[in-house]
Amino acid sequence: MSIIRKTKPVQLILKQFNNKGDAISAIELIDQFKKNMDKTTVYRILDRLEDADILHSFIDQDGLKRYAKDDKKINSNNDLKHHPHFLCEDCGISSCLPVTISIPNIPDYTIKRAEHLLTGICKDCA
Amino acid sequence: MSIIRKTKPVQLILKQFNNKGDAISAIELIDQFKKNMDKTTVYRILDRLEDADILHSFIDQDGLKRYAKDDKKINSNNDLKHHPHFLCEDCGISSCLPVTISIPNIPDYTIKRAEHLLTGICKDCA
DNA sequence: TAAGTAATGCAACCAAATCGCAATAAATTT
DNA sequence: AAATTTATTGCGATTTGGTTGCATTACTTA
Repeated sequence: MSIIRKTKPVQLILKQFNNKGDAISAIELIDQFKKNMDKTTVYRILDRLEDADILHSFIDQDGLKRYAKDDKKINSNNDLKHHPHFLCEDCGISSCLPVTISIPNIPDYTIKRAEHLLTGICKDCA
Repeated sequence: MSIIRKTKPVQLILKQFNNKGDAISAIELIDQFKKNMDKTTVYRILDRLEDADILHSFIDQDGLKRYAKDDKKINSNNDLKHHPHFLCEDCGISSCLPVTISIPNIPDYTIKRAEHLLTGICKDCA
């Protein structure tokens, strides 16, 4: 694994994830930073940050990959408990919910990863 | 809601879903039936079958929409219990798992839909 | 079997994402 | 601090999954 260089584009994107705790898609970042960097750069930075476990990603209801800061504390116990991602139908905001979901044990299947995507209305839009 | 006509393309696709209980993506069907029908036809048939609640869909780890026969019995109780979809890393097969997952109640959020995607190794590949 | 309308095929189009490659800029070494 | 190494960037071209408009075809039902 290679070191991630602290280039200007990388810093800009990292700052973005520190500011808002929500999950951000590549296109949102591309749009936001169209003055500052190329779209390929955005994609590649996100890839690297995910590789380095600084971000984690999930696929939202539209099939778009969304990234968020990896808080780490969630995957700590090796038990199959995971936190769901939430996507508001109304305002489109998405976030990591601070609850855990347990998966029943399923015979004959080895579960390595789990993604839970909840869709509905967030508190601000209710 | 309009009636779905039993055209040859529709029958071919329906047979496919009856044969394998797995979740199939549009590209798989397009490839399989490239001699028999146009890709737009595949997309439109899938749309219609989903509208008619004959199929249901979810987005897989690659952002691809996958369709499966709607067994109906699962969503019956209006309670927030859902069944997860499983995707095998090895053979790529995907299926609906016959277990239910409960979602803890989350204050201030109205959950309308939930998608659970489990990734791992299926029994045949173990 | 004729009329009405749903469904198909085709070509053009679109958006998200990827690739190759030359140019640039961090980090390291001397 | 300059030189070297190597990660990173920008740009253009390309790929891929999916959509749209429209003329044509083929179910259905009366």
